[in-house]
Amino acid sequence: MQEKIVNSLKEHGLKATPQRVTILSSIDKKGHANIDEIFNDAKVSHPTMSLATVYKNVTSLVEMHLLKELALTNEKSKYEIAKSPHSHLICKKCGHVEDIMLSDPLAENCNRLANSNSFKLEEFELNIYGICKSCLGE
Amino acid sequence: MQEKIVNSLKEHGLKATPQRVTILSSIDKKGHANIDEIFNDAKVSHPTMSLATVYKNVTSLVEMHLLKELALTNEKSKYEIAKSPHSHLICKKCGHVEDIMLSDPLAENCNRLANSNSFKLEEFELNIYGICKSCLGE
DNA sequence: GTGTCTGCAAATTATTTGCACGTTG
DNA sequence: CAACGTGCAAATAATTTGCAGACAC
Repeated sequence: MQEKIVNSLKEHGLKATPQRVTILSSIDKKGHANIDEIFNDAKVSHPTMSLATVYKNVTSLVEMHLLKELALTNEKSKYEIAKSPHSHLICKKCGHVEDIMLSDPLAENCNRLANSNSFKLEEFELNIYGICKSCLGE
Repeated sequence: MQEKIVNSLKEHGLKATPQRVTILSSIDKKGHANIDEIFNDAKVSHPTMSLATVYKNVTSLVEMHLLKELALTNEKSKYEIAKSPHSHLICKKCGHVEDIMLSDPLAENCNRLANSNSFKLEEFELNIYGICKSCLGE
């Protein structure tokens, strides 16, 4: 698993330092995390990690398309491992973010929307805000 | 026009101060603006306006649902006058944000996505990133 | 008149930077 | 060993707060 991360870093032209591996595996485990969550998580396995290192690395990992930023209403951006397009269910109560697959018709719809406005679509994001299953159950 | 803004403020239980009217009409004219843009714009007609006042007011206007925050990837949040649901074309080159109507099938699609995940949808946002018409023409 | 709002300055929080040293490839 | 990355401390930027005076209603 670490192996995979190390390879991924190298493929993207970044050195595989323990700090980077820690950051990536933390995000991978959590699914989505903001800077503070990454930092606190990383400190457990790597106590000397500095916050500046987290900032610098998250920035370069985003630039190298290994991470993706998820800008959120009312809270700090979260980061996720870059993977195939999907959409998000964001719980307004607990803040949990859940990935969901989006349907082809929906993607098609977005393409049409962009086209009919002479806009060159590069990517789109669909974020659904509300209350998650587990918060509903309480 | 100012009249409308004044009424809107009062209806939402906020005092209609000149600062607030200025902030709202600036956003209304621009369509979408971030804190700095609002501040710089407001200073023209109201030179003594302080940045803290902009922050405080934008916060309360969002709380009172008169404004809506638009969280963006890679740039500061922009604010828009709250109005019926719509989606956004966001230009990665010039930063311009354009509102577009979303189709019923698309909204229906989102409802279904949420339902099938036992998620209580409150609202959703569809942001399309790419290059706008005018930047394409250059 | 009174409670809310403003402007200012100071406090806090968030992010970036410079640099000496350590590590990866 | 060369380039790149780290940790620390200091610098900047962004946002919030406290408070005294001003204004809306």
